[in-house]
Amino acid sequence: MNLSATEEQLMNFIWEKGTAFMKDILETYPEPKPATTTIATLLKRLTDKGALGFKTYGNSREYFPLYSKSEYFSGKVNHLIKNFFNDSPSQFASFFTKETNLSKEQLESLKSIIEDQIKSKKL
Amino acid sequence: MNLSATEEQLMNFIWEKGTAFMKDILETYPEPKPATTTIATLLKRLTDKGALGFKTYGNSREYFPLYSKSEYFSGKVNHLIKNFFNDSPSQFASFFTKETNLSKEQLESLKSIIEDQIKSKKL
DNA sequence: TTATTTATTCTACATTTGTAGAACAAACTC
DNA sequence: GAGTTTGTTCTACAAATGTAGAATAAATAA
Repeated sequence: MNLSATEEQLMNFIWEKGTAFMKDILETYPEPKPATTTIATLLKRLTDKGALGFKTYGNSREYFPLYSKSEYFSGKVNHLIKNFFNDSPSQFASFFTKETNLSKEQLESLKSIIEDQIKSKKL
Repeated sequence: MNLSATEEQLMNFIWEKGTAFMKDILETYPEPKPATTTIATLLKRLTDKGALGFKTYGNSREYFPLYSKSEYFSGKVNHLIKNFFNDSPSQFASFFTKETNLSKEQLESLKSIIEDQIKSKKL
């Protein structure tokens, strides 16, 4: 469940797209594109560590995630809060809203998301 | 400005404490404690990469951070949002409030933090 | 059906990360 | 002042990471 920086980037593309072939992946990289074998290595490592599965079609494979982006980032954010924000989600939230320089509109929309969450807790 | 996992942990201690000597650092690690030289290596690497400074006292040094915890995590969170949450802080916030399982009280307190931020934007 | 393209595996190698021994010097203990 | 402790530098080494060549096999284009 732990990904390196380049693996994370590759996973993100597959998470967004749902499934992907080598071909699709290569397309997303800007020039100078990495060697095909570089991507192949990453895909193999991700498969070995249980992050990706695949379905074979002829000489190529359709890769798909074995866990979701939410599951992954949930772990990451929780780790962050636990280890660096005193195990306090509110402390983190407060830090976050200050540091990300949200516009008034974004803050308003965030406020209503939170109001919804509060409502759903009441049920 | 980029720290590895163990470096991050060490920095966090120094951020919390303000400044620290080797001695203080070693104390924080649970048994089995790492070798002194292990910590020394980390301190040297952090010094080399501009994360720590120090003041010499006899044979030892008082280390201090050259940038704050906020600065560091601000970078991290912004990177996270930019690369994995579609450059949308609200998207991230929404994800965050759902995934961290905040209590009603925490949500209420978060709401008031946001209301304060909204107010301060109005000025 | 032969040449070309595409995807995969295997091997390789430099860099970064995690961990620590050897050697040494300053400081503290008797 | 000799022995022990503490902190540093230098060296080392395994594992993880980023990157890719060589070889090969399947698919495709001419």
